[in-house]
Amino acid sequence: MNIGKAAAASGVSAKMIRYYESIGLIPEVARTEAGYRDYSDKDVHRLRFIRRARDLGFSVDQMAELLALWQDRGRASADVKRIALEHVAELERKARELMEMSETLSHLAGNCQGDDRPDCPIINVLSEQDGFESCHEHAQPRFGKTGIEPDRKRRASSDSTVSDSKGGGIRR
Amino acid sequence: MNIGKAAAASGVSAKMIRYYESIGLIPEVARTEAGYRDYSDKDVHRLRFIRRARDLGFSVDQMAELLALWQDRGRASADVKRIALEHVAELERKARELMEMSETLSHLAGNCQGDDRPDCPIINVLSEQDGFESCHEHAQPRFGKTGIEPDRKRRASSDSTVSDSKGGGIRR
DNA sequence: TATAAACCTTCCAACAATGGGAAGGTCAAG
DNA sequence: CTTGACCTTCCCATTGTTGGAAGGTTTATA
Repeated sequence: MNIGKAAAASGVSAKMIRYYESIGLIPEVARTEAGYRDYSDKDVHRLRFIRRARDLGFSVDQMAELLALWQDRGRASADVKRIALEHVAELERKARELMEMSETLSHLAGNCQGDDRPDCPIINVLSEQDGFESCHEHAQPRFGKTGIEPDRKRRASSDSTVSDSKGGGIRR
Repeated sequence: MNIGKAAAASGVSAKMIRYYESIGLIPEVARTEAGYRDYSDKDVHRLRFIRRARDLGFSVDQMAELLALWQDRGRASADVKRIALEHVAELERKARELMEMSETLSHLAGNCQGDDRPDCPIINVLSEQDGFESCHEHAQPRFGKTGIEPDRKRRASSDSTVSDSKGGGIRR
C-alpha cells in the first residue's frame, strides 16, 4: 500500500506520515524498488493509533510513549493511566485558562453598549493606566518549554530501532 | 526610557517589543544617537494595552484592530464589542474542544485499573481496529488540537529589507 | 581612568504540528 | 508513448515566544 492509500486508510495525511517518520515517531517503512513507501496493514494500524491519540490532543512525545507501551506486552496499565491523567490535567488547565479569558471578556462585552458611540468598557480595561490590574493577573508564559531535547539532524538511516525511547527520544 | 525599562514597565518582554515593532503592530519608536530605542510614557501605555489584550488571548491581528479603535476617537463601541464577542466565541470553542478531549480521556482512565497488568481501556480505544469510534465523532474538520484556523492572508513582501513599515498591515 | 558588567543592537534558529508547493521520478491507463 | 495521478525530497510558512551569537554602548566600580 502506498502512502496515499495509507493516509486515506488511517486518517493521517501523507505529509504527516512522512513527518512522523522523519522525527522517528514511526520507524522507516519498507520501500518499493522505485523508492515508494510501502505500508503493511500493521503499519496502517499504527497510524490509526496515532491519529486517535492525536485527536485526543496528545503531543508527539506522549504518542511516542503510548506507542511504546502499546507494543510492550509487559506494560503496566498504571503507566498508560499516568500519561493519560497528566494529559487530562493539562487539557483541563488550558481549558480553564481559555474559559477564564472568555468569561472576563464576555462580562466586559455585556457592559458595552455596542452602539455608535465610542465609550466602551473593553477598551477602558485594556487602556487602564495603573499597574494593579485587579482581576486578571496571569504572569504565566504563554509557551512552556517542556524539556524537549534539541537535535537538528533527521537522518537516521541505519539503526531503525531508536534504541532508547524513554524520556522523549523523538528528535526533530 | 530604554527597551529594558519599557519592558519592565509594560510587562512585555524586550524581545516581544522588538518583534511587535518588526511586524508593524507598533510604530518604530524614537532612537538615541547610539541607536537605542527610546520609549515615551505614551509608548509604554500602548505596550501595556497590548499586554492586556494578549493576556485576554487576542491575536496580533485582533490587537492591531483594537489598537486602531483605541486611537480612533470616533470609533463605534459596536466594533470593539464585535471583535470581543468573536474572540469569546473562539475561546469558548477551543475550551469546549479541550474539555471534550479531557472528558473522553478521563472517562477512559476511570475504567483503567492502573495496576501492573497490561490491560487498559485507553490503549484499547487507541488501537481499535475499525472506524467505529462511537463516542468522539468529529466528522472531518481536520484541524489542529486547539483548532486554530488559518485565516492568514497577510502579505509578506518576501524580503525583509527593514525599510517599508508604513503600510499598516501586519507582516511577518 | 580603565575595565568589567549590564545593557543595547541585529540576525538566525528553535519550538509545535501542519500545509503548500517546486522539481523531479514512477506508474497506470489510454 | 503520452497524460495524469501518483510518489520522492526539500524548502518555506504558519503564531508567538524565547535563546543565543556577535558586536556596540553605557554605567558602575576597582
